[in-house]
Amino acid sequence: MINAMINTLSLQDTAELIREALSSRRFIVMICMCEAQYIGRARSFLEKGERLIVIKEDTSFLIHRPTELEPVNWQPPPNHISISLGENCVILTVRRVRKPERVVVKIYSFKGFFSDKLSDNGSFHMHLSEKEISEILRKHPELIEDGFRIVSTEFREKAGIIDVLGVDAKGRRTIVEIKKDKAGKDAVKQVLRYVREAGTGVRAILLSPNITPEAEKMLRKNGLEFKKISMLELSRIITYEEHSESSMSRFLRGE
Amino acid sequence: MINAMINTLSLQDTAELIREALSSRRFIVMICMCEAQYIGRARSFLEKGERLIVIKEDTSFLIHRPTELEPVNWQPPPNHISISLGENCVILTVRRVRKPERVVVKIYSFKGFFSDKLSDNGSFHMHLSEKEISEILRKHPELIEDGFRIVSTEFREKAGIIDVLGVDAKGRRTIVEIKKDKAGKDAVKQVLRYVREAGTGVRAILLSPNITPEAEKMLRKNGLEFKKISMLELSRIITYEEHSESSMSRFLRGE
DNA sequence: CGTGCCAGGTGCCCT
DNA sequence: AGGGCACTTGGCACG
Repeated sequence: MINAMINTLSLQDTAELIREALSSRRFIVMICMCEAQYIGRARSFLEKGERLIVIKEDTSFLIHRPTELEPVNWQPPPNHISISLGENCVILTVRRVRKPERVVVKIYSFKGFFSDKLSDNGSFHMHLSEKEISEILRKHPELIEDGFRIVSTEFREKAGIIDVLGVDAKGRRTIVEIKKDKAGKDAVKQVLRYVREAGTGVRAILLSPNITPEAEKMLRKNGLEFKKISMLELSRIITYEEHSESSMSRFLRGE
Repeated sequence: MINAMINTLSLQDTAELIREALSSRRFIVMICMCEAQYIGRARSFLEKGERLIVIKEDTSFLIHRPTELEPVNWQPPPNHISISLGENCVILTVRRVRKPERVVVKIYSFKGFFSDKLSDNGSFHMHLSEKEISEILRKHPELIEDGFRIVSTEFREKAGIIDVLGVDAKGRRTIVEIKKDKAGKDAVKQVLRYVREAGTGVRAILLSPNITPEAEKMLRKNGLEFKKISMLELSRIITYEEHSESSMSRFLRGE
């Protein structure tokens, strides 16, 4: 599993170790001196240095430098990964299956090596994504406006996909666009596209926790409306409706 | 550095080990049973399971599951990271400095632990980015068209930033937009914005290795032009002009 | 800080 | 495959 002595192995044995980990689809972590080349949509070359290399159980591939959030090289799965021997190094070739892209890595020495099957059955829940917000609004249309009635969500129009389509208390057709972050000019443009296609007599509301000044100006100029929604309030609704004892609420209580 | 025996340590000692690695700004890799919660622009909760946790020297933070390219949780640097003790677990709290976001991780046991300073001075070179293409064109305007003369690149207009502004052989003002991948409708829209702002009598050329049928239709309808450029050809020009013996060319020759 | 735009963006869903 | 769009998008440059 963990092999701190990997540098005492011959290149052949090291290659065999990696090959075996790959064939049994284990999760592989290597901290090593390496150099890497990418050829695909663009080209890149990374000179020698110490990095973290990760090969996941589904062949996802990542090279991380000692700083910066983003990987310096990567390959989305599925990949075909092969091992060979070079001059004083093990050569890792990672080819994407669905696209003509490859990363070739030369590994010269190791500072750390790990390979094992990881058991991860825990589920992941994301809250307050735009999709979830629109689901909440579907259940609670009064949060948009009193007397609001939702006709459809994710409605496919030529101009794009309208988040929420409904009728207000006075019977006017209304388009609602949700933005979970601060709405910018692009959000307003998006709404404008829908309104122009929908024709006259259609209301449009941009629903978001905040809006930039420029975006609000553009919005007013075009007769659109803005309504602030509190994400905190929405999250309370979620919590309230989660009657079942979730592991999240246990976590929050510190159990 | 590598500690395969971390599970024999007490929680207090484990916490101290991590705390020390953090304070000396080492690169930390943990393969561990954990559960994680994110609160910020959205909220998420990740139930117990085995994952890879990475803390980089600049406090970049990542949690990776055994499959999928993208991390399940992350925090871009800079972060403030603190350690405390919970029930049967070590609690890691990662707070972003510039935004109100945090990830809280409860770690229950370890399968692997690594912490060390990594030495990575190798430089990284990316070729054929849009910027680099525009630089090549600046040196070789004949690749756009015979007799083409470039006036400016990255020109800031109200409608946006024009990649290349120039004059063709017949003296007409011409806008050139570069797309390094297949050009879609959005690329055409971008060019249209520039042309409409520039007024009449202005040519516009979309330069890209390929174009989608829909985008080409829209382009023709609006009197714009499309010119195919071969990325391979451009890459040959780069290679030719790199007279200095780069580590990339050595790599390519297999040395 | 907002605005624009690129990225080897990735991922998801739909036609 | 192509379109449309969200993403805790991240990242950069500029006013």
